[in-house]
Amino acid sequence: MDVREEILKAAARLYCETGFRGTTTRGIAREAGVNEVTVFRHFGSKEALLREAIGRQWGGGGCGPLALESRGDPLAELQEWAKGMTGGLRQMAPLIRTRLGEFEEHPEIVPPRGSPPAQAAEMLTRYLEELRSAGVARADFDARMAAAMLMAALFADGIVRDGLPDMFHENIDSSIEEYVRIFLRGLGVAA
Amino acid sequence: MDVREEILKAAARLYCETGFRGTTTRGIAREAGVNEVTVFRHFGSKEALLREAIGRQWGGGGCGPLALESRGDPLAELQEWAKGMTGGLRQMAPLIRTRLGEFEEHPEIVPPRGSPPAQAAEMLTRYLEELRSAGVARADFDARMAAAMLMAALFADGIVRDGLPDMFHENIDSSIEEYVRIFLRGLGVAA
DNA sequence: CACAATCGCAAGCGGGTGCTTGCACGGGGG
DNA sequence: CCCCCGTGCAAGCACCCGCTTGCGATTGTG
Repeated sequence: MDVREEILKAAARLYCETGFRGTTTRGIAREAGVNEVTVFRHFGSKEALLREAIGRQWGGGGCGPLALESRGDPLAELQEWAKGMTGGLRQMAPLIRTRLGEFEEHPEIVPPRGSPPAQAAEMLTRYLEELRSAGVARADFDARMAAAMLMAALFADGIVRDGLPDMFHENIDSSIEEYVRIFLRGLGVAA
Repeated sequence: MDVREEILKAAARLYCETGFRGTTTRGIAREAGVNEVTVFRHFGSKEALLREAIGRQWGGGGCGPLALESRGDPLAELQEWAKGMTGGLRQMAPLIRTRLGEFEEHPEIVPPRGSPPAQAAEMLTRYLEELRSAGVARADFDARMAAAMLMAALFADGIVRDGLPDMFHENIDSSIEEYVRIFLRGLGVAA
């Protein structure tokens, strides 16, 4: 495979495990099966390499196939959507956790706008507004706040669960279903 | 003030900003206004120092005064409780974010059991069970999952908000109130 | 006063870090 | 055939890391 690609993959992998400081150009080279000099010849500096390696799979690993369109059963379709979302989050959890601990120190690595969770929250907001204008949900809630609430719950479950296991029920799918059930009831959607 | 205390405070401060690898014994000494040798004379090693410095304020900064007892208005008292919880979380946010990014690499720094969020979730679980047995809430929800949901929403809002600002409504208190309102409605508590 | 404890200062040790330089090798295209 | 481009290899530079040692100054206590 392409040498450049191999270096990028190794860099992203190591960054998830050990963060910016812990990721070594020597380590990246070893992991990619490449001489350290080659790394610098391709990317110039460690920072430029990590910016490209992380930026690409920060934008790419989002909620691509997660469409959200009313098909009659809000509970079922939102539960399915939430499970997909949580699955995607859990897949990116190590990267997100590491980024979360370093975004103050290295804000330049990733574009702050339009991150996948924010896009998903926006999509969810529109969906909730559709539910409301269709008369399925009650009228007196803030769609953006409500969307943020469900997103926050899914986000924390997907990201924090590994670190605080005694806070969550061990069955992930059941938990997600219950979250969505409570959430939709809270918006006045009959269950 | 006590030299030992000054070193511990400096170590905790630096750890929040730069993590385990980024925190330097030279930096701690400079920040504490102390010679680097003194740091080692007091704590022996960097790891022992950080373990003590972080362990203490990991257990200490929790939800101490946050009692939760039914006084008639579940919405108001749970909103107040949630605001206090979020405030405490936001105060510890840098530490929590850093810990979250490193708990796989340095699990020894902090006792994994009985963390403040887990204690709060337990307290909330009991409160919800009281609401249910008092007939205020409906009967068909899992109290532990429900508690985890609200805790997760508060947790993510308090911890992630700074890193994903476009996902949340800018008014924190209004957001928390709306979260709790939706949540209690979801449990069948009349609002 | 004598003693012990605590601290600062200067220096250093072995090792790791990002990054550079010089040179040799191999294979593909003119 | 030759040349050039991408790569490997060995070495090194200046710096930072955790941690240690030796010694002198200060301070409080018997």
